[in-house]
Amino acid sequence: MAKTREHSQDRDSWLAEALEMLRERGVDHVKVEPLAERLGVTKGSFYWHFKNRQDLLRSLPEFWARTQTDSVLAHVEKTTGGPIDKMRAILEFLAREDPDRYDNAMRAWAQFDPEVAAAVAEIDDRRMATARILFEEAGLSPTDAAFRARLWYFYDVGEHVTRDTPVSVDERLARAAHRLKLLTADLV
Amino acid sequence: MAKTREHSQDRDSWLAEALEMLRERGVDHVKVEPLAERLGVTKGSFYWHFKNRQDLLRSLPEFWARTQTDSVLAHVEKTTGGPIDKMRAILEFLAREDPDRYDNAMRAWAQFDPEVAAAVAEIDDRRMATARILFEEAGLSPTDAAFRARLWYFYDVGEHVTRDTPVSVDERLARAAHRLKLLTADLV
DNA sequence: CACTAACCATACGTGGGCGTACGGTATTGC
DNA sequence: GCAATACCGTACGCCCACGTATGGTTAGTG
Repeated sequence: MAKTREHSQDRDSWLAEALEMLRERGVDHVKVEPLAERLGVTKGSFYWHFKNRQDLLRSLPEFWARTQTDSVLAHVEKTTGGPIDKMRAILEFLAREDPDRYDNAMRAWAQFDPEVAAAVAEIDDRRMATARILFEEAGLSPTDAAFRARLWYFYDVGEHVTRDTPVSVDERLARAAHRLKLLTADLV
Repeated sequence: MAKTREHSQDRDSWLAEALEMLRERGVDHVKVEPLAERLGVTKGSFYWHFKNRQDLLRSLPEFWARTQTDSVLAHVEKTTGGPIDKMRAILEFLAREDPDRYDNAMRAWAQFDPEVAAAVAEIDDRRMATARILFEEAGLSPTDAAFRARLWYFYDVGEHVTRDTPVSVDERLARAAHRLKLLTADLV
């Protein structure tokens, strides 16, 4: 059986290692030689798969979106019930998830690179859009739903971005319940 | 007149330039030789005022807190009225302020340095504490006030950290009013 | 069995940034 | 007026990482 891999797997393994390095130490530490050492190969491999370091960095946001985005959004699709039920499902999913994701690293990077900022902003918009739709389904006007979605989503961002000490799952679940109650108190 | 400067002004000018560089390009770009070029001096000056690069970096959070913290908190002190009036005062102050502060850069840095994370967390705690006290004064229980303060503050963080395209002052003021109304609707 | 393509190793030149050694100047205390 | 101190310039050696050149190895193909 001939393996017809259009996208080489090894290119992705470089990207995955780069994303990991990005999370651990930031953009300016995703350098090709340290990465090569981690992967147990040499630079020769890298410069086969990539034109140069810039090529790697410019491919990272797409890789991040491709591998990290669909988890939550796909989870919303297959939950049943009304909008508030779906919100609860999202919150509980996020509360149980590993909080140490790549979002923070991407935001940190986006601070200093407009292209990355655009990529992250697109993800933010997509996530807020789903929240906005749910609030509209729950009866809010488009304007109110849009703002409520911002308040909803920014809490997530704040939780992640200000976290220096880890928090237990139970605590996160309690906060999620509190948040849901407060943000949907006036809705059906 | 003998100038008895306990803290040399030139050390602060290095720190200020470092903070500026931190905001523009991130930690890994605050390097002594580029900084020296910006200041119009040479490394000789730097290694007089600082032991090494680490010394500079470890002094930065304190400098940031010293020069950036007291603006808002001092502003709250001298506003009169009830707790909700004070909240409104804070929101309008922040809405009018230059949104391009150093907070984002510090958060980005804090991602990869525990000491910096601790410094930023302390500032976060101080800001949330003032909000918590105001909510308590407005009649909430300690627990509810604490969570409400989180929701309050995280909106700020989200606004700053997700901003890639600038927003007008009027828009920010409108959002501030909306936020105040939503977060104090059930209070006196 | 030769030929090719995919993939990786090795070796090299280059540049930027760190830290040190040391020398120069200017201001201030005695 | 002289010496000490504060402050800055210059020059050097070092390391790390980039990118290139080139050669080696393996798997598939005719």
